[in-house]
Amino acid sequence: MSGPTRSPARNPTLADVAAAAGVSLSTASLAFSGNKPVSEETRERVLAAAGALGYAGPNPLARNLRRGRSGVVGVAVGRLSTAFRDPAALPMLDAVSEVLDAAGLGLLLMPEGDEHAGLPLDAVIYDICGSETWGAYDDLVARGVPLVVVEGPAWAGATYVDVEHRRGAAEVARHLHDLGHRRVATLTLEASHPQREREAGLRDVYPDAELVGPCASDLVAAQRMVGAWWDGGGEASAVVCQSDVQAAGVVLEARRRGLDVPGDLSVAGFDGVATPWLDLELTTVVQPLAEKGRATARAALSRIAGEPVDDVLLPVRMRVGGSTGPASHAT
Amino acid sequence: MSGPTRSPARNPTLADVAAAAGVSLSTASLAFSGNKPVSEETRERVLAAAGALGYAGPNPLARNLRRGRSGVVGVAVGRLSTAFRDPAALPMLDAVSEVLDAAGLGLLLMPEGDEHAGLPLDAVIYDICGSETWGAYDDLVARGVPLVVVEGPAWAGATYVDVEHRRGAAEVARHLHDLGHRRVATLTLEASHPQREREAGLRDVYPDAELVGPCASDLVAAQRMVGAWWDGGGEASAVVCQSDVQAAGVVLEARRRGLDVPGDLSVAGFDGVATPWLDLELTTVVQPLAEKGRATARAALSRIAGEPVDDVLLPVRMRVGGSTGPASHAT
DNA sequence: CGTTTCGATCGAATCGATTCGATGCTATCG
DNA sequence: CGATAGCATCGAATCGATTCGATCGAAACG
Repeated sequence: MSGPTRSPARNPTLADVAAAAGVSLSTASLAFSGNKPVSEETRERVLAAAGALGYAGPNPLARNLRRGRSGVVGVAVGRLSTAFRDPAALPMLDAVSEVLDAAGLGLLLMPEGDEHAGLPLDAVIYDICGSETWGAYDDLVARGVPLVVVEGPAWAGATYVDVEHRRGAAEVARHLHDLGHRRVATLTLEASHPQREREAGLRDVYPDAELVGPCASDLVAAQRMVGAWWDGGGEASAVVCQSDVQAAGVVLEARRRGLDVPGDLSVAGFDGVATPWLDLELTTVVQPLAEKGRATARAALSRIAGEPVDDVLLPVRMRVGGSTGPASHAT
Repeated sequence: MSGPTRSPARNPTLADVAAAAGVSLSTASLAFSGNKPVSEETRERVLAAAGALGYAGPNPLARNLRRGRSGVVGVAVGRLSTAFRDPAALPMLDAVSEVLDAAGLGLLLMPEGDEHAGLPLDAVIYDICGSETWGAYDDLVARGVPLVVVEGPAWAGATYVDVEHRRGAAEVARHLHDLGHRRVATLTLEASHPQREREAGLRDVYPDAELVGPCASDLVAAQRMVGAWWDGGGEASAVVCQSDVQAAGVVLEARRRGLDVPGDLSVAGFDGVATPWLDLELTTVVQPLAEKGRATARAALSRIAGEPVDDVLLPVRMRVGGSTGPASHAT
């Protein structure tokens, strides 16, 4: 026995395996990757040696450096608890994850605030509708990391996935107008691209729609906001919200005040998510959430592959539920 | 001008920057990392050269190979839409993310099913209470990737973070017993470590507690399950649930059938999450969700650092809300 | 029987940094 | 004034693979 060249503490490398199997480093690599034919006998010898040495396969870090890819796509969301509290975010992210998985890519969550510089990302998906500035943007551009923006601000070099916010909002507005509503108020989101588009859609029909106020897509926040508005003398026969969660909050607050929905008040939402704890199906604009996620992930994949990618605009569909009805003459 | 050595298409490397700045590769590296002192003048020359060449800083892939770290921690959750629909999951994951971010680590979501082999992970957090087998486990062990298991199955080599399920469940049971309840039924989760523990706690007080059935932590599923049980002649003065979402489902279904909570029926939950759409505060077992997340992330960090790590057992606290009351004589 | 082809294997270059040890140089000390 | 630090810089080794081009022997070809 000659003295061992390798410290036994160190993890075995492909070179160790190759040596143990009596083949060259390149052949051992081929035996694992299968990128070129290797005789059956050699492959078995290599795998046997690997097993004996406790070698678990090629080191991903080294592979990544060689390939120039990390196999990871970053997804910028807001603060996690905020981002995922919105039930509309889940089906979307779920679909993203599904498509990425199928392509063998991982999904890295990038909470707001952290710049995440120093992590090797093959592409980044920006899905924070709220914020329109982003510290990491310049760095990504400098590094040439493909960026896919979902319903977001216009940034140079990014691919866009968007939804027909304006058409959807206008359709709901028209529906309310057809029901005779003349005095309409709207609960908005923070200033953002979707908000601007939706408000434009609403004002296509109701140029004078009153503003209840900007509000997170949160049940309690919406309740408070509309409550305060009513307390302040606000009046409307219909309230148009920018999410179903907001709409549910308005319904709950209306009932708390003895108003019947839709008898005394019509309420419309946005997104088309399930609200099983509400005994009412909301009138809303149904977004193709899963398709949005898929389109987003596919765009990222194409950009990674270096293919040209078109921006995507997804259609919406109004769903008339039980939360809107004819305007009563009283209001 | 001598012919360029480098193809202009290629991204600049640190070597290019060093050459342009007229310093050695190692000095250029030091100028960026600051791991050793570099004269102010040299640093500026290097940074200027980097700017001129459009060099965005050291390639993370190369850095990672050198350090032997990827800077990414995997978090195994179930299917995303399922995992995050449970409101108890969010504060936990949020805290994990916060601690990892502070340490400069990224968080990679590992949905069930995908083995995610080939991704370089510095550690993995396993937070799927439902499933007790995991295809990726052997591979992680073989690679020596630290594993932190949250309320999960016992696996060799893993660090555990758990919660006093049994004590919490027993405390709720005792509370109900004190209120005079003698006929208690329980809605369970799928077979899992927390479920077994909690059921043991319940049976410490009510050995004969009746089983409504196993059920996902989902409002509608719980409603259906308990509804079917009542339809089948099930009777109880109190229903103990394994999550607040389940409990809310039971409350809703009870009311739908004209039962008053807590007048006719007491309902207890678990987790201690907010249910703002319920006009009732649930009696429940409050878990320190954020602390659970922090402890989990800290354990992962310590394991990555190679430090010895103790398992963690987190305390719970019963919160008596308006969903439980004295047993009525009728039932 | 000489030559071309093909499959298996190998050696060496490469991916893009970090870091150890050595070197030269200028202050500090006795 | 000579020895000793101490700082800035550099060259070379290293992390652990993948892959291009070359080599070699055997089979297929004219």
